Parts: sequence; C-alpha cells; structure tokens
Amino acid sequence: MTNKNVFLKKLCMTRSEENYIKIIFHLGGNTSTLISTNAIAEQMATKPSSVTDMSKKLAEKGLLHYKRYQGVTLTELGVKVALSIIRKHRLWEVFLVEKLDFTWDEVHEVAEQLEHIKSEKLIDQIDALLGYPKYDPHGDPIPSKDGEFLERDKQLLSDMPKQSIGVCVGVKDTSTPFLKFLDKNQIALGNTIKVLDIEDFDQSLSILINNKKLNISHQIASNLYVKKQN
Amino acid sequence: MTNKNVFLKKLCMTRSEENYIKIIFHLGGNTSTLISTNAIAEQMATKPSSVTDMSKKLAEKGLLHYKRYQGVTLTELGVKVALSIIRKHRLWEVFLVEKLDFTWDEVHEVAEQLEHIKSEKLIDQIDALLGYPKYDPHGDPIPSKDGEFLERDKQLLSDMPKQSIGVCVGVKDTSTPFLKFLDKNQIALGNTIKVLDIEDFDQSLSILINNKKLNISHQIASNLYVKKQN
DNA sequence: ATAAATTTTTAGACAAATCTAAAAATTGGT
DNA sequence: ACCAATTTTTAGATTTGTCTAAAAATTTAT
Repeated sequence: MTNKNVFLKKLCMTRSEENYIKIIFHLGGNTSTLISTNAIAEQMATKPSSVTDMSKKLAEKGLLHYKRYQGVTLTELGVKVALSIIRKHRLWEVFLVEKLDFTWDEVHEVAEQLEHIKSEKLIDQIDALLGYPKYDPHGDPIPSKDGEFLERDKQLLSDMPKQSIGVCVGVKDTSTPFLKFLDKNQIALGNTIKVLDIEDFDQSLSILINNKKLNISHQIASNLYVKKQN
Repeated sequence: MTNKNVFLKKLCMTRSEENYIKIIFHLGGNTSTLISTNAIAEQMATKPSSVTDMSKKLAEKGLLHYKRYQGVTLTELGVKVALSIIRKHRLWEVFLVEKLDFTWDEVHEVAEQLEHIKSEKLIDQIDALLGYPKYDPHGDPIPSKDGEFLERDKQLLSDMPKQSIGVCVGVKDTSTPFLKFLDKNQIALGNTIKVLDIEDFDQSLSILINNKKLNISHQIASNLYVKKQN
C-alpha cells in the first residue's frame, strides 16, 4: 500500500466535505491556484458564509490552505483526496454506461452518489472489471490509484472535419475581445458543436450550436478547444 | 409503474430513516408485530430516547404506527419501503460476490452503503445483469420489485439425520468469524454436504464436502442451513 | 395490590451543515 | 488616494440526529 493510501484511509470525510474538495479541484486543479469563496459557493449552490465555515474546517484537517479574504488552495493531500473522488466518479460512469446501459445524460446523478461509497476493494474491482479504462464516457481522463492521469485529447475546432461533433472545453486566446465575442454568440463551455460545413475559400465554418446555425471565421475556430465525441 | 413505486418515488428518506425501517422490519417483518423501543435501540446501536424521536418522525411520515409506551408496528407503506431496501442490499451482495470476487464476510459492510443509493434504473439493471437472482449469497431471499419473495424450504444441518444429504443454502449466524471459518474450510453456497456421522458425546458432525471428510462442531452445524435432498 | 424494577418519554444540550443579516476587508474607478 | 461596489467574514439562528439525565408509565414480584 502506498503512503498516499494510508493517509486516505485514516482521513474520514463526510459527503459534504468530499463535495467541497471535488468542486475546489474542478475550479483550480492544483496546489497553487487561489479559489475564491464566491466561486465555490456558486458551484456548490450554497452561500458564501457556508463556504467560509467549511474552508476553516477543511484547512484544520490539512486538506487546504485558507487565508481570510484571500481564498483557498488545495494542499497536496487535498489534491490526492480530490483525485480519488474523481477516480471513483468516472469509473462508476464507465460502469453505468458499459455494464448497465445507462445513457450519457443519466450517469452523472447516480455517479454523484456512488463516488462517496467507501471501499478500496470495491473501486479497484470495478476498475478491473472494466479493464482499467483511461477515459470516462465524456472523454475525461480517469486518475489511476496513484493519482496519475493523462489529459484528454482536446483539439482546435478548426482541426475538426465536416460533420464531426465536439463539446467546447476551452479557449486558446483569452483576450477580452474574443471572450466578448463568445458571450455575444452564446458560445460557452460545455456546448455541443457540430461542424456543418467548411468553406473552401476562407476556411470559415458553419456550425450548429444550441440548435442554431452559426457562421464563424477560421480565426475564431482556431482559438476554441473542443473534445471530439466518440 | 405500480402504485407502490409511485409512493416510494415521492417519499424522500434519509439514510438514517431507511436504517430504522430496515431494522424494524428485521425485528418484526410485518404490520402486526409490536416492536419495542429498546429492541430497536439495541439493533441501531443508539439510545432509546433517539428511537422515540425517530419513531415519531416516521409515524408522521406514515411509515409506522406509534403509540406512547407501546412500541411501533410498520404500516403497509413501511413494509414496502423495508422490502425495497432489503431488495437493494441483497442484490448488491450478489453483485459483489458474483462480479467482483468479494467473499461472504466482505460483502455486508459495502452493501450497507450501496443499499441507500437512489436510482430505480440502477437496481433494476443490476438485477438484470445478475439474471434476476432469487437468493443472496447467504441464502436469503431477494424481494422482487413488487415486494414478493419466497422463503426457502431449509433446515439446520444440525437437524439432519446420519447419512442424509443436503445442499448448503444459507447461514443463520452472519458474523465475520463464522463466515471466515466457512471460507477457510471452503464451505460455500451450493456445496453438497453428506452427514457421515454424529458423535453421541458432543453432537459434533463428520461430514463429506467437496469430496473431503471434515469434522465440525455442533455449534457450526446449528448455524448452517441446508436444503435436504429427496 | 402495591412496591420495585424496567421501559419509555421528555426536556434540554450538542455537533454538523446550513441559512440570514450585518459588519469588515478588499478591490476598482476616477 | 478615496469612495463605492463587491467580496468575505462574523454572529446568531435553524434543522437533523444524536446524547444525558430526570420524569413518567408500564411491568413484575411479592
């Protein structure tokens, strides 16, 4: 048994604590990014005052660093805990889709419950049963027992072929004009985008997003990351 | 969807409430047996005063009948809820043993967690994946979606006469030491057991199992259920 | 039948996780 | 640098499930 797992075993965490750690990880993902109280509150669908209370408790437990009015960062231990929860969540998602015929939109709610089941043997056996998958049904990477994982293969929208479908996962250019353009056109993280056509003349794209057809320039498309489906 | 399932869907129950209902069912099993506050407290490993509080709450919700100083009985709805929890618990136990190589003594703790996962589709698909089993790994019957189940015609090994043959179908004692003993001696559900001899002095038995002769105490034999062969 | 023993309930407290409302600190615009 | 807006924290309350200690009801024994 690794050193990490000894720590995880000793730590007894409530469901609520685990959800905070998971959300904080998703908002930052490492030990150096400061996450604000309000951002956490919004993701947790709770009030900032509740977040402050929980931040103090989790800092007390050594899972994050907290400084008044500054925000929090995960400790190394906090990252390990987050990865172990995410590992469980994503493995359960694969299980539900592969073994129990769940559709992609049905898995999340159930996986949110299953990720809190406490049994090392359980999740390791599920992992084995599934053949040690590397990605979940949404294409997100599944951390190994030791917390290692491969970042998913995302690509620029401009590199997608005609008729392909992807989910918007990030931007390359982070300038204000570009982000404003995205806002104005209601292009947001998580949106599904289908490439309808690519114009030979200027490589501009005709895409389907939010059930609406939209034409965007090659320059726009070459600054949007998508995760290709299938 | 049956009427019952409509009710179960509307009822939102906490984990603690579900555990009370399950324990009360195990102590009585029907709508007419009065269960005492102390008995529940002992099984729940809690104090009688806590049981009183919870009894009032569950009566309020229509799951049981409660009269001061008398005890409680389950309502019809309470029985249905209990059966649905027991169904989940036992199906998960089969899953853990059949699909994930858990041993008899490892399943209980994890099934205690899994039985509270809320998803009708999840448990129905697990049921299908397992081929709609009728009995769990301890030989206890699994209620159907409609709450019906067949108690098995079984008897204690200690009540079998010399030279009789039976098939192991369950255990009376489900404690870890007993289950570990069975694992160690390769006594498992489905094994055929022949009673070779019964010692007058201490009622210990000499049995034939897996084509091997084995001596077991009367105490062991009185905690093993077998189904007698014609 | 009545006193003693037991069981059950009540009353009041506590911990966890949340909330609201108000106070304090930080940030941003001019 | 200062005022206004925003963010964050504090203080105090609420809910759920539990506890202890004491009171009340029931059961048992003589």
